[in-house]
Amino acid sequence: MSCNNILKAKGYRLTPQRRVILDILHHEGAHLTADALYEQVKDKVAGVDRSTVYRTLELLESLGLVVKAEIHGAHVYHHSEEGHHHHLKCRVCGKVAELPEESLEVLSKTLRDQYGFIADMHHHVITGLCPICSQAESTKH
Amino acid sequence: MSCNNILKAKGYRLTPQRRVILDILHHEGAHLTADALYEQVKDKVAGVDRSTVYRTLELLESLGLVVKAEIHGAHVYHHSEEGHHHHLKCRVCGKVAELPEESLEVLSKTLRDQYGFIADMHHHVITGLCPICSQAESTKH
DNA sequence: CTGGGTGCAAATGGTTTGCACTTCT
DNA sequence: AGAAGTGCAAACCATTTGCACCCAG
Repeated sequence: MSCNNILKAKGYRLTPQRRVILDILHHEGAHLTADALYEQVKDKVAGVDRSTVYRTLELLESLGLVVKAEIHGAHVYHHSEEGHHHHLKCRVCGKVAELPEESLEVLSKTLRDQYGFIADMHHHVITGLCPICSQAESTKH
Repeated sequence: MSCNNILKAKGYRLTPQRRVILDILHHEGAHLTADALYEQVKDKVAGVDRSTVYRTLELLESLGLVVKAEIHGAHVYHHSEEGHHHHLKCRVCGKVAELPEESLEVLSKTLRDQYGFIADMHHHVITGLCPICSQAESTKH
């Protein structure tokens, strides 16, 4: 079922603003900040307001159609149908590498078995040192 | 070496404000928000300003004496000598359980071996469903 | 036609900054 | 003495909210 239909099914209206926001989130592979999204929406719908973008994101998130995460200290959003994945963010150079979902499956199982905790294994951000920077770091002294 | 000495060694001054802030972070086991910390500092140093608290936290964090993390969408700080641990945060009831550092060691090793990535395995927050809520969730329908 | 959704403008809350004054060292 | 640190007030920035109008169903 498309997002549009999900919205309708739950009794929400499908306004031009929402259509455009969903559309952008669909086609934009990257993780957008609310502001970046607003900038794009502005070009397609004259006169949109930031508050509409925020309100829509909040709605979509509550419906599980959009995932909110934090990268670089900023909030980013992306469509939830994208393959789930995680990030390895380098504390030094700031580069972000992707990590397939499976990598955390062992952990997920451990938490479930030992603690009865069902972890949301979506879109984790793990900070640390990337290969390049860790090498630089260790040869420094 | 005590925090006080670390500050001095790096050429920073040891003011009453800083002394009190360090003291509170030392004795307070919990994770404090900047505001909660400010409230406590206020009682011991008349006329402190929030900005001083923020500036001090920034300094201490940059020296690695204090760790900043995000829980419940709020920024929290704690003294970095506390045993490293992680959190399991329930998305439904909001309760936070602690998780010993070792639990993530397998993951840490995997990342190092497969990606050459040295993860900062300090103070992670994993969101999901706690045993109680996950049970409630599954019996709901 | 009617209530959900929007734009607007103003408020919010947490954090940062410029500046003159104070205080460690 | 002199730079580092502070308090104060104002600025900031992302996000939220109240309200009157508007349009999707």
